[in-house]
Amino acid sequence: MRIASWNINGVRARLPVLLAWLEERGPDVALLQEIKIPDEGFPREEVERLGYRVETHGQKSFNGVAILSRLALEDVVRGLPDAEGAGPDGEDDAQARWLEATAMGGKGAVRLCCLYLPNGNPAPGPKYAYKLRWFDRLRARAADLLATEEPVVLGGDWNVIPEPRDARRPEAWAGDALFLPESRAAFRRVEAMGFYDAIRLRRPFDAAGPFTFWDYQRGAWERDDGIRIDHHLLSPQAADLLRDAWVEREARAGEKPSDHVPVWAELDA
DNA sequence: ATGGTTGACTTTCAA
Repeated sequence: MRIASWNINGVRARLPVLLAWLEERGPDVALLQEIKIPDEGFPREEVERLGYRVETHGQKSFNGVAILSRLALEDVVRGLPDAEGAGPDGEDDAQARWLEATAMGGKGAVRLCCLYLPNGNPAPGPKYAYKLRWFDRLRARAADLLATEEPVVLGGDWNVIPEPRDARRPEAWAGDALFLPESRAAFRRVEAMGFYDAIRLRRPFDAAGPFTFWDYQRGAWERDDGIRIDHHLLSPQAADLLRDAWVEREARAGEKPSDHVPVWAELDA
């Protein structure tokens, strides 16, 4: 099962690029973030025409996640299933950032969680507090999934630069919500639970990169001034099945690219 | 220090 995760920065703006990518690369499953559209606006028919099932958890203008799959999907859950999501202020429910489904592979099922973690800037402030609180909620859900002892993939835009080697210029990110010590610690806590960063399983000793995001500004791509913030975190049972993990860097060089590129994990499932 | 770019959607926010 080849699983790609990609922050497409707007499905409407990216539709020609997305459709061409699905045809050429043909992932079994695509976890998409920042679709920036309500469920009813998603270009479902164009994607289904290419042989993909479509599950979305969208909202108007911002955020929004989707799972596209050539494999059967079961047990779809929209939003983090927890108490705060149903809280009185409704704030957390209003942001569409989490979508789960089980993909039925030829050799076995994989629980897929497509996530778009809050950016958190400016930090400190209410947006950063929301990021850390959302991390707490993610960990609570991840603990329940871990207890199932099934293969689980937490894939998406984590908005965390885990280590200095995950940025071309780590010093430039020192005060940023993506690289603050609390953000990195929250990410490590998910790893400490027993989830494995797929890229680091395959490339444990790389001194720099691979990067998954280059800002549109300041010629970041031309200077390869990137960061790695899109990750597949694998439960132990998913890690046992890992065949390969890589970053599709060349997607940043095409016409009208997203500022993120797809990250891939191939499981023997 | 500033500014630079893109998307959604209108005058401005989010990233």
